[in-house]
Amino acid sequence: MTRVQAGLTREGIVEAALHIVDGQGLRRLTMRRLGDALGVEAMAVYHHFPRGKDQLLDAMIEHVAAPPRPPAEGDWEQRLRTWAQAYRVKLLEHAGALPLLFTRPVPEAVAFPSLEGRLAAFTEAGLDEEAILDAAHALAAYVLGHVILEVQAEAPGQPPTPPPDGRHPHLARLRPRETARTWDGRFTAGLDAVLPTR
Amino acid sequence: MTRVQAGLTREGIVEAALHIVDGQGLRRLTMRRLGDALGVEAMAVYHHFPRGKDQLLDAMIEHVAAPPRPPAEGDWEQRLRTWAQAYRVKLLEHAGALPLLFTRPVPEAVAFPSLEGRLAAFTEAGLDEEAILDAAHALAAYVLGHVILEVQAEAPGQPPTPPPDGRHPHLARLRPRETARTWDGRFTAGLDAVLPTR
DNA sequence: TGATCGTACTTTACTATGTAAAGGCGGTGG
DNA sequence: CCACCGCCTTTACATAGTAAAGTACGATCA
Repeated sequence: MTRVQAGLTREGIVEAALHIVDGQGLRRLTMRRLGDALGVEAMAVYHHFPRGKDQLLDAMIEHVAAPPRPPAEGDWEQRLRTWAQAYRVKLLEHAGALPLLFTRPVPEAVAFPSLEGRLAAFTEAGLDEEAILDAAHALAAYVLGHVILEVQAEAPGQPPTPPPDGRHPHLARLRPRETARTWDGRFTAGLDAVLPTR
Repeated sequence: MTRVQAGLTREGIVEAALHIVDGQGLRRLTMRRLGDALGVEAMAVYHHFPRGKDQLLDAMIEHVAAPPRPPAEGDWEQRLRTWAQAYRVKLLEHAGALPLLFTRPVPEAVAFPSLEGRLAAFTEAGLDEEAILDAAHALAAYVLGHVILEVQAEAPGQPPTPPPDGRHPHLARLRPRETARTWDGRFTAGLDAVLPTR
């Protein structure tokens, strides 16, 4: 039996793991399944992630939720809008892995380059120091929260709800418009509110 | 052996489960541990949640993430601020259960009374129909996203990061102010941005 | 060339977990 | 007194993470 070096790498393992999560959900990401996907025994992964599955999940969230850097071109508002849209898209690419966001923080070192760019943009907007920090926080929170709502809505398993009746007049009035609204439209409209007015 | 009726109820089971999650984390919520906490065998839970752990988790998120109803008193802005603060506090009470937010939506029927109240407030603010929906979405997203950030920051295990250096001048300048900012202060400041200007 | 050794994997084995299936026990209505 | 039902227990099994020890391959050095 010629034993071939499988040539595992941390990156390759993380990508295979994300592929499983995307296709079958976090629940079904197991060391054995991951090994199978890589053509290797489960325990082989421990050579690259000695702390086991926990460390693997750390690496996954770092890959999935690392905020991108804002573009260098454009005025501050355009750069922030582009950043927000890019981060939203990136997060949605691996929606199945996002529960990890509540479990483990993205390492600061990974977030810093992105944050620096956002702070620069808000500085250009002419805000004072406190306002810069608050605006950056509001924007990041909005993007993350939007993604929660979009993921929830896109997921299956929402039991059909009886249409809002007389006890919920506002809801009843607005419901058709609400179901017609795209997630993209909602996201952009929310950005208008969250970004400082010029 | 006198076998005593344990008198389990769905509510009691959910509360015991949340108690375990609060104290030991989602990972350590197991059917056996839950049984022990209730003075019962693991399988007893299945009588009340026939679909098993999955159904239990559904019930937990419904309990933890059901948005409160805005107060009836006060002007629209005050009601929305109070609502946002209350929801934030409620979510943080069971931060350990929040990863479930990405897995399962809060049933619409549970969210409707709260949403109705928020829509009423935004209507009072004088927005047109589309703007009402967008503002409600932005507010909800902001609260949820803020909670992600607050939970992440409050959790242990953030590896100590070298202070930002010359490559991150804005970060370096703003860092002291950032670490001094309270989460409450940040949250409130973000609300100012997200709520429509009168 | 052959001995030595570290790296990258495999084997084996153990404990924990979710849950199907079937069993038992006490109370209730006939 | 008996049959039934609601609530819980017992038993059993497939699957999970992972510790510990084993094995093969290539590089390094004598």
